[in-house]
Amino acid sequence: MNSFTEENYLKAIYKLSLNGVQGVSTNAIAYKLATKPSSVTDMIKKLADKKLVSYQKYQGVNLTKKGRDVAVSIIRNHRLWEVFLVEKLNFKWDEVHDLAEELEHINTHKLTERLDEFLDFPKFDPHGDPIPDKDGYIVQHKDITLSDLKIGEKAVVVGVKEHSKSYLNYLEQQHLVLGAEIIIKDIVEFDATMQILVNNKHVIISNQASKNLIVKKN
Amino acid sequence: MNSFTEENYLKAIYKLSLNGVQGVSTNAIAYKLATKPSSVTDMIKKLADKKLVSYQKYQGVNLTKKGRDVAVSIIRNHRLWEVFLVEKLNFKWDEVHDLAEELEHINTHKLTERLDEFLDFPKFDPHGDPIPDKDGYIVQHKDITLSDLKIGEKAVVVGVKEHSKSYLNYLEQQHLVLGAEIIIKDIVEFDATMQILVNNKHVIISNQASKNLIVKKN
DNA sequence: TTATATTTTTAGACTAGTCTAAATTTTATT
DNA sequence: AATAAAATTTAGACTAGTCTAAAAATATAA
Ligand SMILES: [Mn+2]
Ligand SMILES: [Mn+2]
Ligand SMILES: [Mn+2]
Ligand SMILES: [Mn+2]
Repeated sequence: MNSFTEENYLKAIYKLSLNGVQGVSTNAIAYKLATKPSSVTDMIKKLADKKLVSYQKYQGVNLTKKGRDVAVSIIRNHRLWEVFLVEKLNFKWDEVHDLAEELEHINTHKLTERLDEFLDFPKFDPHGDPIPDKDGYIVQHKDITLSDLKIGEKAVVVGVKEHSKSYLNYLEQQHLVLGAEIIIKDIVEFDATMQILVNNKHVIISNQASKNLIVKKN
Repeated sequence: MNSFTEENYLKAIYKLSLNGVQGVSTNAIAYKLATKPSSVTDMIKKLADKKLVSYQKYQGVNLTKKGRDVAVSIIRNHRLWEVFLVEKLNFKWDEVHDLAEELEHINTHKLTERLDEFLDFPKFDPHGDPIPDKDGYIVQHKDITLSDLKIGEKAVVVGVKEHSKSYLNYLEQQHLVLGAEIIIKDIVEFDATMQILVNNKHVIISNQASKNLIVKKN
């Protein structure tokens, strides 16, 4: 089968492909995995040998069907475990990512499907990210962020684009959890800082923060 | 921290120490881990450098306090995950060991304690093996096996000494699950084959099988 | 108690994954 | 189109863990 390392490369390539990029660059992968471009080149060659990616020197890399299937299945595991940790073991949404990074590699079909069933087939993880179904089908978020809204508009929080502990923790303190209802009261022209109502409470939020919060208009 | 490999060596040494052996041999470890004695020697040196074992050339190896703590905590994880898989995800007792071998290495204090709580602090795993408490305290089974019993004696199944899929599967077919009540009806003198009543059903069981079944007399 | 068998260790080689430094290719800029 | 800059690949080295074959130490037996 595939090593943890190979799986992490496939996942990284998958995520980098989502921005519609054709041919994921060596540097981008290296940055995402906090490794060096030369290491990435070595690994790409191995993945190409295993028919998990297609690759021509200097031209970037693309997942094959086989490679995409592996990546999506890892992501499915990751997000199901995050649901488990939050729903069943009472972890907070800013605590689960690192654990899920390890659990995701226990990639056994039966375990995944039993877990899915135990959790009652959740559609989204604790950060609002969609969980691929068992056939690998996955709905991608439309990325409307809080920063796209105008004064007077209303919306609901449905996800985050940034998953760092500090960001998630900050959001929770501002009551900006999944499902929170928002009304835009004012926007500072200079730096796009927003004054909003979150479940009827006044909150001030920077552009840095608002552009990473995914919302659904209503 | 420690690698998966190091943890597996510590666990193997721990288990081999349980038979009261003073100084676990290189060959025994190699056999248990299905590796070569020369590999074991290399690893022992590394574990000794990390103060996880004490070791003198040719004299066998012993766990230090530190090494024992790691081993017991891995075993605690392993057994808690086995309980989870059986109790919550409806796996059978012959299906969980290999998955637990992987899950046990996600050795994060908070996860272990939350899982323990979620499972309502179980004392034994699905094979009757005792689960160490959070301070590493562990009760060892007294090894009274079915094969120790005489005609007419009564007992209850409390565990197994052999964990192979085929053995566990066979036991289940003979209704010899944890808690099953046994009465010894007859013993063949030649090969110690037993004729027993299991929850009032007649069962014939070989010595090979009966000497791996841990029971409590009553 | 010397010879033989067994166990354990050492020496040297191999794979996976990583790194630095240097070479090559592609892209951007004059 | 020539040159500079950036991205990518190659070359060679390193670590963790493993192996085979040979040497050394210990245990067993004549
Ligand atoms: Mn995550
Ligand atoms: Mn998530
Ligand atoms: Mn087990
Ligand atoms: Mn068990």
